[in-house]
Amino acid sequence: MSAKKTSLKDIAQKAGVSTALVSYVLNGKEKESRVGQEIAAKIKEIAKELHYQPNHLAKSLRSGKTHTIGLIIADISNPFFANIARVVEDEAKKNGYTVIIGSSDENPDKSRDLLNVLINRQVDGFIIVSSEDSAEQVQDLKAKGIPFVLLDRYFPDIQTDFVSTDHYQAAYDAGNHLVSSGYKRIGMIAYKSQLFHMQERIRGYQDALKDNKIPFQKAWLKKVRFSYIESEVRATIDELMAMKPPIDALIFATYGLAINGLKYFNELRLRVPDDLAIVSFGQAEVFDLYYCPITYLKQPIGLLGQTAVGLLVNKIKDHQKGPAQILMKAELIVRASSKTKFPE
Amino acid sequence: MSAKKTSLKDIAQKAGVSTALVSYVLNGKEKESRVGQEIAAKIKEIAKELHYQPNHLAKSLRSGKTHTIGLIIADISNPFFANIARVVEDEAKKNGYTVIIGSSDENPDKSRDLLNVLINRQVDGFIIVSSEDSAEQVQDLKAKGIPFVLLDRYFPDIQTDFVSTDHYQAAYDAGNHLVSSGYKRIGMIAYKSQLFHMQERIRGYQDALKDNKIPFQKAWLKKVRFSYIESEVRATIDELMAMKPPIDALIFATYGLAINGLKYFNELRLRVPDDLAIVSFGQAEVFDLYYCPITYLKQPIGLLGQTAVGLLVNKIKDHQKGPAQILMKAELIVRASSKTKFPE
DNA sequence: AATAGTTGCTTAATCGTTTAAGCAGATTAA
DNA sequence: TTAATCTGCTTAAACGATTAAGCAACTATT
Repeated sequence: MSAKKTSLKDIAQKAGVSTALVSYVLNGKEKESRVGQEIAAKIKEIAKELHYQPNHLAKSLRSGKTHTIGLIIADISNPFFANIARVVEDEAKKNGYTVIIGSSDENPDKSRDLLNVLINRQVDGFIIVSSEDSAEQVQDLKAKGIPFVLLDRYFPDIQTDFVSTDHYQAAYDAGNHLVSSGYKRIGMIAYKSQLFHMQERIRGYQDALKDNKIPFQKAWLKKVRFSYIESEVRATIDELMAMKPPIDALIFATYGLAINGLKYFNELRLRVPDDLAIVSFGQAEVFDLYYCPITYLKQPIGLLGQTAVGLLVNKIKDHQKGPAQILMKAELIVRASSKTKFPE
Repeated sequence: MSAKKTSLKDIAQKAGVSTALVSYVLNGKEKESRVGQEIAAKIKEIAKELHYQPNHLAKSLRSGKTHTIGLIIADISNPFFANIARVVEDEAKKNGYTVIIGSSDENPDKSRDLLNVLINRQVDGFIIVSSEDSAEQVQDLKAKGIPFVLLDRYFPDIQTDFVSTDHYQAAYDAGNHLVSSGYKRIGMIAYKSQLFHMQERIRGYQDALKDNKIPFQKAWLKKVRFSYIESEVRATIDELMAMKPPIDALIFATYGLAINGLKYFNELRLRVPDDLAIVSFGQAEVFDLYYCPITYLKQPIGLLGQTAVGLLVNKIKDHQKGPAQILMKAELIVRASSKTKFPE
């Protein structure tokens, strides 16, 4: 059976000293606490011999720090977020933190729930990919003085730390690229959402058209609801292709939209890029494997995650510091799905 | 700033009683502990008023239970495992447990590391998707008396609880299906691995051929190393197609292998299923989106995860109970990639 | 009236750490 | 010589909960 865990007391007893001394030595405070060299060495040896592992619970209870980070992501089945999770976990570990991941599934109730559970578990701070209608939750965290960093999505009206892609610029680049590749009637399918990053993607797309002297047509921009993604993506594609003339290029504002759209293209036997050029946000194996590889916006996942952890750890360690707000550039990876159009 | 958390003491003070009484009331032990009705009501009210939330650390330190489960998966970037993680998380929450996820990335060192970190964090038990060379770690857990359940992969030589797909049967079904669809020269690309589930997949494939009176050819079975997956998948496909005659159908033993294989097919301009029929393990959007939807083995992810959590929670709660060993059936989802072969 | 039993509460130990404070004895300074 | 300082250790409180044990003050029993 499990040989009972060794505690400070066990070591203290075996060494014939008090637990205080053992604690000092094992925390490297020998100097400040004026511990004798001999006994220090002895303590260390005994600790090793007994395979001493400190009890995190006790430590945390005493110190108020758990060395645990709560990561709340919007949707773990999205590979972008799954990869974010992996990066955050790795980086946190390097900094001596453990991560507890929760997926809010784009649902504010679930998100609040998770937040509460994790606050209750005394996490030292949060990294959050916010979901719809969660601005209030962010305000709450702020009010409670709990350290957190927003990742990928942020609220322009709330002063917070955040690390995000420049969604506006990314969408602008996408639109611009399609125009320079000869496309003239460029649509976008986005989510119906108040979230700022979505607004920015839409704005970037519109500005790209404008700056290229292509008058934006309202019917080119479609917004679908997250919960009805499958049916609504189909319906909007039908609409976009039924226009006279139909669009000749389409930007998907997220990975999920692209998946549903591409599936429907296959059903319709629409050919990419001849019938319709494509650029998409998100990144995944799918984009490589599609019969016509998809041009996409590559977000700097590794850097995003690492920076967020770095920021958070700093915030946890010394409370001062003004808010850090970091925008990173997405890289447009050009593939066959947006190849230069053969003049009509 | 953060209104200091309320503790039992605060409530006790405000109610003018001892913390013991408060504890009894708030844990529903009013009856056993003979607490007066009036004071009980008062305590409850004050607790609500002060938004009392018990401190998990203190509770855990005292009770030795953290209500936390460690989930160690082999590779979080694999959507199969990502989904497992989601299911486990949800189910655990329903049972009042929090999950800490770690990805071992198929690396035994990382796996041991994770195990240690989480043991140290006093998780109550583990759900583990074992990686290569981790049998010893499983033995250790057993020896230490820490409750755990193996998920999806298990060791036939070690008596443990596990919940797994019947990998043998799944592979057998795949092979059988290809034969009945008219394919005669059926290859398999698998991992070079000691892990039992991989052995079983290989055995199932071989037995399917045998039972259908197709003599198995050694050159049809290729094993690649996880760390060199990209180059080795390409090399083995070259070999398989260079045979005289080449194979006419191929089973991918995992999702990762399929991704790499399909990518290479695109490069080679091999057509599925005309040049080569495909069945794959794993499941993902990719299989829907490929120009020719891929026949795959659908593992009962939800049930696997839920059962594992259920088993573990039971084990944690009452230590006795003999090992539960559960095998579930994968469903073969037939798509165009394995459609009946036009007679040669 | 004496005893036993019940009711309603408190006390204090405990889980495993950390750390301020204090106490001898040795050394140095004046 | 006496005080001040240094050295090496111990004591004990604290973090926030749980819970066995005990103590009054009643009520019921004989």
